[in-house]
Amino acid sequence: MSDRRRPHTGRRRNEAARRAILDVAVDLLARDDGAPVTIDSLAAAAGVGKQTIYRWWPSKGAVLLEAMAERAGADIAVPDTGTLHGDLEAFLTATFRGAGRRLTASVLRNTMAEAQRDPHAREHMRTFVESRRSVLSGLLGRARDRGEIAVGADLALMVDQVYGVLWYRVLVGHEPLGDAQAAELARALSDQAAARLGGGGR
Amino acid sequence: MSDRRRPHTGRRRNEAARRAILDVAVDLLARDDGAPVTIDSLAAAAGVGKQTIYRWWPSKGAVLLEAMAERAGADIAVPDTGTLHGDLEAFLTATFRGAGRRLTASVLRNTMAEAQRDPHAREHMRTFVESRRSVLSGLLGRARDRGEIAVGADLALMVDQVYGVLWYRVLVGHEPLGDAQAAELARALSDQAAARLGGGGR
DNA sequence: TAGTTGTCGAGACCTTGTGTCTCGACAAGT
DNA sequence: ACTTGTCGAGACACAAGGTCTCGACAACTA
Repeated sequence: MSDRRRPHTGRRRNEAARRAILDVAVDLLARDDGAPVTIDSLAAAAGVGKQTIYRWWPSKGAVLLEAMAERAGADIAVPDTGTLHGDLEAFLTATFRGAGRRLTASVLRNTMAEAQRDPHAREHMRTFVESRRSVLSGLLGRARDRGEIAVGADLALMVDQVYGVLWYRVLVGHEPLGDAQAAELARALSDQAAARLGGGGR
Repeated sequence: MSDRRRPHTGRRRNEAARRAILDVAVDLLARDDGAPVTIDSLAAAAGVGKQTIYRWWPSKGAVLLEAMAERAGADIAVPDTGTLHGDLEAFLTATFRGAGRRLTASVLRNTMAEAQRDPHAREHMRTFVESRRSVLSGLLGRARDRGEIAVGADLALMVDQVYGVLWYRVLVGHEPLGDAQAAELARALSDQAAARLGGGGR
């Protein structure tokens, strides 16, 4: 039997096509003209056959989520100012500034909607969200180690107070998302942490 | 000219059909089997022709949003315990308890996704969100009048910390949403308010 | 009571979008 | 040279949103 693992033969995956697909996906998602991103437009804009997309991704949502996750938060540095408030303000400013831009917000809105329908996209979203949360969670953890946050505090909830506000405003669009809001929220969360520390618990 | 406003003639709108459509819409949205609600299934389940739906609503999303908004938050009482923390805990417990139920969460997820695609649904969502926010905003405003929240505090941001956490967890599903989380967030927000009051600003 | 108007359920129909299948061309390996 | 698997292109099947038409009939007017 030649059943043993055969070494790979045949043409390999075209990396240029992969990059073109992911890049074009972000571009199309960023158009906030309301027109949803279709597979046909994606394939056409990337100069690629539809089958090339479905050969490597299980669904449209999976492509969009991978494209989004690759970009979002790529350039958010983890600050180290020495204080909780300083770190929070720096991190939130960079994060809100990124998510608040019209085109980026459009990408986020579209992908979150996609994640509600496509199971593959949903799984990608969970992974992406977890990766972003862990960064902020680490920042808060270090503050707790420095004694700036009570040991019993619910860090996961604090993280969600940040990303909750962000996503909620991105999705509904009832309030802006910029430097002022980042500063205000950073202040609110450090106050919250300080209160729990000093007060003792009520 | 018989150009003057002619009194209405002809058969009137069937109220029973309207109710059946809205009721069935919520039922279908509540199925969290991932299957999206289709117009055909909605019409069939309501025992109604498709045209009857499109005669009264501009799009599928508009129906779904109206059905959701009619239900969500209908039984959330506005508490009056006399303290910010008491009011918050009561309100958040009721709210999180409602949104955290599997079926209700499914409705919220589906409608928020719909609101990202359908402009009519989006408008309904804005209105709905505003109505819910105003209730909580009123609660906070009364606390501020009592001197429990600083005059300069950003009430809108506090409101969004609540609904942000709620929607974020409903949409992503990475953390639960129940009494414990409501209590923790109520505590966090009252601490936040108290810190701003006493501390003065840092 | 007779006539008019507009809604009703039902379903054919058009359009758009997802995902599959097939084709000939060709690139990377043996 | 030969095999294998990817490539772009496009036909295809299928599902869903929304429009149009039909005969039935209910509510109103005269």
